[in-house]
Amino acid sequence: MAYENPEAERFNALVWEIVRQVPEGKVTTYGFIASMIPPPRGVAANDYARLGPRWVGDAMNAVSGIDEPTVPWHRVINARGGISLPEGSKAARLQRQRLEAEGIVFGPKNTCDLKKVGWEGPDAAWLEARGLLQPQPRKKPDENSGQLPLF
DNA sequence: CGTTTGACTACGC
DNA sequence: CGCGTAGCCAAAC
Repeated sequence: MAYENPEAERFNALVWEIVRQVPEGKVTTYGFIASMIPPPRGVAANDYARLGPRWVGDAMNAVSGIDEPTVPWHRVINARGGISLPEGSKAARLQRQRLEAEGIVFGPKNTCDLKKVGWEGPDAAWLEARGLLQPQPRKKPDENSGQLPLF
């Protein structure tokens, strides 16, 4: 939809390929996926940080009519751990139904715990073979503990 | 042809 | 910690 330019096709293809790697019972976020794809030519890194996730959402939307059976689109949710489809919509109910069928638990705010069910990403070799980047944690590292927070 | 809107996020209050 | 806002690109009105 949005982002119609010569690189759109490639971008969408990368998104779909990454989403295909998400295992059953795990979820990932739009921003997390975007962080693995290098910014297209002419897009500044700081702009891409905000544009990328939106484009990933657009790519998910495009799945509906193209590659629906092979792309587990339902495992892609927003950064808060919730479903981004219009609440009450048919698609939103389907997504939640599929996730719960895989064991994903939604709390009182209709969100799930990304620390628990968040996907850690493909291994380095898989990414490198496709010219992709290491997924970048959204939050800044905890300087005291020195641990990698992921989400 | 100007406006509105969207499967987003970061940031400020 | 919850809620509103800005920023950005295209497609749909």
